[in-house]
Amino acid sequence: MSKQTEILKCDCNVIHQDVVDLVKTTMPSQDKLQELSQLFKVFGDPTRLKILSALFKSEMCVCDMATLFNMTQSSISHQLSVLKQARLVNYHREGKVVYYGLDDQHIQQIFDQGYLHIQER
Amino acid sequence: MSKQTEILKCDCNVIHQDVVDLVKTTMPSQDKLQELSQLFKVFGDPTRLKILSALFKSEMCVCDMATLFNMTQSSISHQLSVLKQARLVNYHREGKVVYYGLDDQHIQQIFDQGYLHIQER
DNA sequence: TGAACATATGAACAAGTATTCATATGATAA
DNA sequence: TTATCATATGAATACTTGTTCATATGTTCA
Repeated sequence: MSKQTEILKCDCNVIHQDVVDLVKTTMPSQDKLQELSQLFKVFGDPTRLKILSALFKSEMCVCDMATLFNMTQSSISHQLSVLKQARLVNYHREGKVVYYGLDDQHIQQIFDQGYLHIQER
Repeated sequence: MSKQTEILKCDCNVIHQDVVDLVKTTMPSQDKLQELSQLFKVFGDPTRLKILSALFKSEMCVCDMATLFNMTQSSISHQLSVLKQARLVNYHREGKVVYYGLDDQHIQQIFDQGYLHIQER
């Protein structure tokens, strides 16, 4: 609790303490910001957007996507695993082929939280 | 136009040509995807979200933000320049102090495009 | 069982990025 | 003009990330 424990990185003087205090009261938690930025980060890659955009139209297997985007199967697969971890896509296997689709439930949840919005599908 | 010019990275066989063709007709352009992912990337960092979140509440100077987030002035300044380039924030100088705020006009534009949505302000 | 094929995955590498440090710029006031 | 202060910025660094290559896994079919 001593002054020593609180090492301020900011080397400048506070200009508006009232503003700082006001804003502090309504700041989202660090966890919330982390979670939210994590989600945005997933959307922050053209390949992943491409995949999501395609899956909005139709379920697809990895091979379909690799062909459509003219990318390696491996690269698509890696990105799908990112999307899988973010629970944006799900999949079901039929023999050798794995079909990916949007995880509608979780995506709906994201929209329900109010951060994203899409016009038509 | 020869076969040689079109080198396919995908080493697997197309499973569903009909699906590929269908999806191809409705894919956003590469430019659009690039632009959109670029925007998401800006939101994909907790510090930048923190700044934006704060500015939603009140205009602030760099020093205020550095204090509030307990970060170096330099780091805040660097991130502000990213937000500036994305036209998410604007600023006006009053003497030595630079005040940052949300670029409401451009943000409104982004919302108008239908990608993002916020509940209250 | 083993060959063939779709997909997954670990390691390596190149490219991108957030922060820090040092310093520059721009403004004020003495 | 010079000192001071708020902010900006370039270089360096540590870290993250997207793709590729090689290979593993899992399934089908002969």
